[in-house]
Parts: sequence; C-alpha cells; structure tokens
Amino acid sequence: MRAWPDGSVAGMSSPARSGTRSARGRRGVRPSGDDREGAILATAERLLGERSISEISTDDLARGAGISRPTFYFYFPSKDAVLLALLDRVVAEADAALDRVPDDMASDPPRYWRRCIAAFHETFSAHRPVALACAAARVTNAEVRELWARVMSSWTLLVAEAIECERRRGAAPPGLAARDLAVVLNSMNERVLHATFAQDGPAVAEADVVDVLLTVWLNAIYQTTTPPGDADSPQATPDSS
Amino acid sequence: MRAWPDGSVAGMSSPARSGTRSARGRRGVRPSGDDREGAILATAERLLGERSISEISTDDLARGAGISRPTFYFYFPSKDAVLLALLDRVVAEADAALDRVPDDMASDPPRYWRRCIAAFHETFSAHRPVALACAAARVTNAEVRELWARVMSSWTLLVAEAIECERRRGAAPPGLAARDLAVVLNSMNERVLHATFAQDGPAVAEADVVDVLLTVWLNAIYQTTTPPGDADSPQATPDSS
DNA sequence: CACGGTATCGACAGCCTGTCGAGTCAGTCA
DNA sequence: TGACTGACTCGACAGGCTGTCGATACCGTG
Repeated sequence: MRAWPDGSVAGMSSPARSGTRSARGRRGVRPSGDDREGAILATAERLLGERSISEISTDDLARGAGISRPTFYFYFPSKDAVLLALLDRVVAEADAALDRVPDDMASDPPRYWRRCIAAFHETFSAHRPVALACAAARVTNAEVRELWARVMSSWTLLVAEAIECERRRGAAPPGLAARDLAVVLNSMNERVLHATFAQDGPAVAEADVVDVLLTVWLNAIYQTTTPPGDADSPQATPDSS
Repeated sequence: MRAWPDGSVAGMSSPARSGTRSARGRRGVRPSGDDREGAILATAERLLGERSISEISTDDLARGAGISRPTFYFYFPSKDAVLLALLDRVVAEADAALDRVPDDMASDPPRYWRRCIAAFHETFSAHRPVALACAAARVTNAEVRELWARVMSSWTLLVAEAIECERRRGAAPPGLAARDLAVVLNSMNERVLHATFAQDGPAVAEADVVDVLLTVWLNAIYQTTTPPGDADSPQATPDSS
C-alpha cells in the first residue's frame, strides 16, 4: 500500500507529450496516469521554487509525485522533458496574455507597448521559478534552447512588423532594420527580466522595470517617449499635450 | 614514462588561485607545476571550442594536460575553478581594452560609445568559447555568477557616471535614473552579444551588431543618434553636419 | 476467465565527481 | 652519503546520478 503525497493538478495535460494514453475517465483505486503526470509537473514547479533544476533529481520528482524513479520514466523521457512541458504552458500563457492586449497601437502607442511589455512581465513573474529554470536548462538542453529560440523569433517578428507599421504611419522615423531593432529590444527585455527575477547581478527594481524598459523601447523606436497617436497628423512634432 | 600532449602556455598563472607553489625556477625532467596549470587552462580553452562545458569531464582536462584525473585535483579544486580562472583572464583583458579607449566622450560622443561597445565585442569575440562557457556555468556555479555580477556592476557604474556627465554637460536630456538606464543597456549588450556568438535564437548579424547596439544606446541616452560634441553649444539642436 | 494494455518497481550498468593513502622524485642539509 | 622534506602523481574507492530491462501487478473487455 502506498501514499500519494501530491494531489493532482487541475487537468491540462502537457500538449508537448505525444500521449499514448488516449481516453480518460478511468477511476481506479490508484491515481490515473493523468493524475501522475500532473503530480510530476506540480512537484517540479514546487521544487523549482526551493532549489535550482540541477539540484533536483529525477528521484526527487518521482518521490514528490508518489512514484518510484523508474516509473517517472514511464511518464517523461527525462528531467528536461518535464521542464519543456512546463515551458510550453508558460509560453502559451504569455501568448494568450499578448493576445488580450487591445490592438490599438495607433491610437496611443506608449500605452500599447507598455501593455505588451507588462504582459510578459506579469506572465513570467507569475511563473518565476519555471522561467529561471528554463533559462538555466537552455544552456545544456538543445530542445529547450530550440523551443525558446522559436518563441523569441515569433515575438521578434511581431515586434518588427509593428515597428514597420509605425514607420509607414509616419509615427516612427526610419532607421535600423526593423528586425534588428526588434531583436535587440526583445533580447534586452529577456535579460533584464531574468536579472530582476533572479536578483542576479545589477538589476532594476521590480516595480520600475516595466517603465524603464518601455522608455528605452520608445526612444529606440520613435526617438521620443511621446510619439504621436491617431489624433496627431503624420510627421507632426510631438509637442501637443 | 609518460607523454606531455599539451605544451605550456606562456606564463600568466591565474591570479584567482591562492597559489601554494611559491618560487618558480625549478626545471626537472618532468614539467613543472606551472606548466601543468597552464596546460590544463590551454586544454580547457581548446576543448571549449569543440564542445560545451557540461560535455567536458575532469578526465578530459586531465588527459589533455597529460596527467591523471586525481592529479587534476592537485591543481584545481573543480572543473568550474578552471572556468573561473579563464574568465578572470578574459575580464582582465576586457578591462584593459576599455582602458585603452581614449577618454574623449565630450568631443565626439558616438565615437566614444562605439569604441566602448566595440572593445567588449572584440574581447569576447576573441574568447568566444570561454565567454559562452562562463555564461553557461553561471547558472549552476555561484562563484562564476558572483564574479560576473561584480564585473557587470562595475561596468554599469562606469556607464551610469558617463550618462550623468553627459546630462550635466547638457548633451543628454534628463530622464530615467542613470543607473537604471545603464543596467538595461549593459544587459542588452550582454544578451545580444551572447546570442550573436552562440547563433542562439534570433540574433543580429555579427558585422552589424556593434552599430545596432550603438544606435539603441544613443537613442536611449540622447534621444538622437547625433548628439552634440564639444564644438556644439549646449542645448543646440543637432542639425549641424 | 483469459487476455492485453497500462502502470509499477527492483536491480543493474555506466558515467561522473571528489577523496584517500601510498608511492615517486629532486633537492637539501647534517 | 643518507635521511628528510615537500612537490607531485596515481590506483582504487565511495557515492550520486541517469536511464534501461525484465518481472510483476492491476483493470477493463470480450
């Protein structure tokens, strides 16, 4: 007879796993496979709040989920795969938060960009341990690295298109290739948010970080922190309050 | 009888190591301790060009230096300590390169900032494998993390002071706290250079990276890419060519 | 009730790290 | 010259971690 230390988490099986387990609905005396998988993910997220990924063994994850180490490998091929599944969920959440930002860039650019930056800040702030662990795993694990690279590329593309849009509108001056600008601004956010969350090296106070980043974004894109919105005529100098 | 695969590197014993070996000058039939230490460092730098630090074992380092694994521990307490010694050398080189930048910020600000950014780019570019390995080791090793944090803090302080100087001169407008601005700009450079060197995710082409970074720096600090130099009067609009 | 897929674990092999104690060697000093 | 010292070297060991294999238990279904 065994104990089941970790309760299941509510649903949401990882979309990354090519699930062999098809239909749910089984309810036996022992927890179902989905419960186990959820328990492993929950254990991982919990333990990541206490110590770094390299200090967590597959044994820790297995015991935390109430199973033996070999059984862990029935659900995930490795420790990194757990992290990958967690990252998937966080990335999906960030994308969803970004989707919820109203698409009204032209009417008030600073407000728009601020909401975008804040969306990332809030999402990753809510999953700080996972974000930090993934940044750590990226250096050793190719899959994590590639997933993150893909995600950053897609966000970079979005930003580059927005910048070009602002240039066509006459709100932003021509300058660097929009993609290059998008790359460095996204990179800046990534590193600065990481440093702020990890308290690693020189960092900006958490309360200020979104505004500091926003200011640099606006200056880099518009050469001013008060770019013209809809009401202003194109090419206008930004001195209307 | 043994072979000594790796020749010694020219002098420069790591300043980080609290050397118990005091006087040199011994020349026996077998290589001296300094030769060994140099051979280990040289082997590490060479192997880092081929694979990542996590794929290099202490055995690899020992064999590369022509010694057994236990003997490795006579010279360094761990694999990470070797990396720390390599990082020490690169940081010293970067500081030296920064010192060689002429202190003429006021006469031509873009040229000054460009030289600073290029100094880092060139130094880390010349030691790409070490730079990447240290970035990787930082996430697991507290000593590497602290050394890097200290280094970044000192560079941030330098930048913050330069920004305040430009503001007093009237060349740069007031705005964000100079330290916050310095932190995010330095963070941007760190992440962007890393991505460029590692070809990791969306990156800027190596040939363009210094100019792209410079442009963002100038816009963030001056709100223009053509800030006034000595000749221009303070507060002047920058339309003189 | 037999069967097959799901789920579980003990035991093993293999890799890596770091340590211990024994041993070698060159120079020193009485 | 012969004992001594300190620098240097390594075989062998202990312990931790990962991933796999084969045997086994459970459960719904035909």
